[in-house]
Amino acid sequence: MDVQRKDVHNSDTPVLCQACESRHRGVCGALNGDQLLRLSKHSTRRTVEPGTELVGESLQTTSYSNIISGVVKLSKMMADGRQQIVGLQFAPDFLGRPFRSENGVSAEAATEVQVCSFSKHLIERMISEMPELEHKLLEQTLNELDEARDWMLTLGRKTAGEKVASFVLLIATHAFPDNEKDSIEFDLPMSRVDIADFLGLTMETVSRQLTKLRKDGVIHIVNNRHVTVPDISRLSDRAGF
Amino acid sequence: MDVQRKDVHNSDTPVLCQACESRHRGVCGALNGDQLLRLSKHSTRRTVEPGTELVGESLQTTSYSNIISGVVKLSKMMADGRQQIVGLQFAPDFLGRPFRSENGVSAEAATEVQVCSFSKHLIERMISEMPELEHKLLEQTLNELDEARDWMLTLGRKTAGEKVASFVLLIATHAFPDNEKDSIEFDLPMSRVDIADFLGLTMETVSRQLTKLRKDGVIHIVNNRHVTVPDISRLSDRAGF
DNA sequence: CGCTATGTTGACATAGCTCAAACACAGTGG
DNA sequence: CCACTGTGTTTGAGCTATGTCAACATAGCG
Repeated sequence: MDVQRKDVHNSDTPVLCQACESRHRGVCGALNGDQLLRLSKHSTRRTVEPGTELVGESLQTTSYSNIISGVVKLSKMMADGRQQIVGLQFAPDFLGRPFRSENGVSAEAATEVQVCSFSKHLIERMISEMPELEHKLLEQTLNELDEARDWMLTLGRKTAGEKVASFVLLIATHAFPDNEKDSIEFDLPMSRVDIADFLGLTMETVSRQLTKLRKDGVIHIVNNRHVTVPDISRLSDRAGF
Repeated sequence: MDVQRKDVHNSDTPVLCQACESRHRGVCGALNGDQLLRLSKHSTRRTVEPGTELVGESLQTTSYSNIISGVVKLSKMMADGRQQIVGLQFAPDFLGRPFRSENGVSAEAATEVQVCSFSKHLIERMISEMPELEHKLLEQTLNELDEARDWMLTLGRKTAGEKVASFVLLIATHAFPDNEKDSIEFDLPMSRVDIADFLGLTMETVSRQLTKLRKDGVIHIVNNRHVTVPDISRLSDRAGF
């Protein structure tokens, strides 16, 4: 567990939070120095390997987390093993289903992930005391809902080619939210199987569509995971926009 | 526009709200008599025909609504006309995307719908003043997110047969949330084309799967729209649970 | 009672799935 | 240093669920 310290003045930012993205863009942005301190006293920061389960589908959870870095995949599974990834979360997203013990999805680290976790109780009390915190949470939830609905269009109505292009585009824009250049370079945060589970396809179809994008010069596949996109707008066209 | 009246005592429930489901289960449940009165002074209630567009996909909206009765479908469309219904809303759901002028989906009455609308400004001010209201909104948004993710599993991983069964089950459980009996009877709130757009299928496939369910005795189709389900658990099995 | 909407059914086409084999590469031990 | 194994990925050859297109049936409505 991390050590917390505070400065001479009571209300300064705890060291743990100083370099944290959530401090500004995440839910913690709603907190002042004292509140941050209170929360950080009961926070633990940890780094987990890809594949680590952070939240179980029907498991009771007693803690929530902020994602500090890395990518978390949220997925659902059917009794016979069919799986669907229903969302990806990036820093500085809040992880967990407030006001309900079961969350209905399981959360697994897709890449190496750093999280900052705190007790469910504490957060829920702070939420009830601090409207700004609840407001931040509502904003994030609304954004996730928008994203979920965008993805429903992808799942229900796009072709395999459009789906794969949409996925690459999603990662590209999330990796570099405010990219100015046309060209861009990044790592795909997950395996072909995961991509298939996100797109409602099979691994083989994903692979074929990726090589199609490569052969058509829309992307370069450097190293299975590593990809460059010379012209985002061409990719965007392929995604069905 | 409806007439507002108040009783002798200032803080009684406005007549407009007295018989309203949202008063209790919806967002208005967070309001006391005075607050309700303030809101209801700027509310209008109206009934619209099936097919009426309530919110445009990229249209700026200046009002929010509560659904009093009926079913509203939320949909997205691609440039070439492909359409996906991304959610259904029932009474007493809140309709509209807070904190953003564009909402990214269009909302259309599936059945005859009664809504109670109020100005965006007023609601947003009331939200900022009243944490309970925001809390209600957060709870509804979280529920919608859960439902959206359930549906993503349906869209991405279920077969046509399972999709259609899932849809019938969804309507059955929403029409009678606390049904005790095995058997149940109701109207489908939308056409085959709409069902197809909700399930990511074609009209023809929906039709075929419905007749399959009928021939297998899982449902009875009385009148195209009107359906009876003799044994919910059999339907549930077909939906992939 | 006929007209138009909407829904059903059939015959055929095809996108994406399945199964199987080859490949690529990183790590491991000899 | 090189074979050996394991994991992930690509590619190929059929197969099947679902889409497409077109004819027909039915329901609702003037």
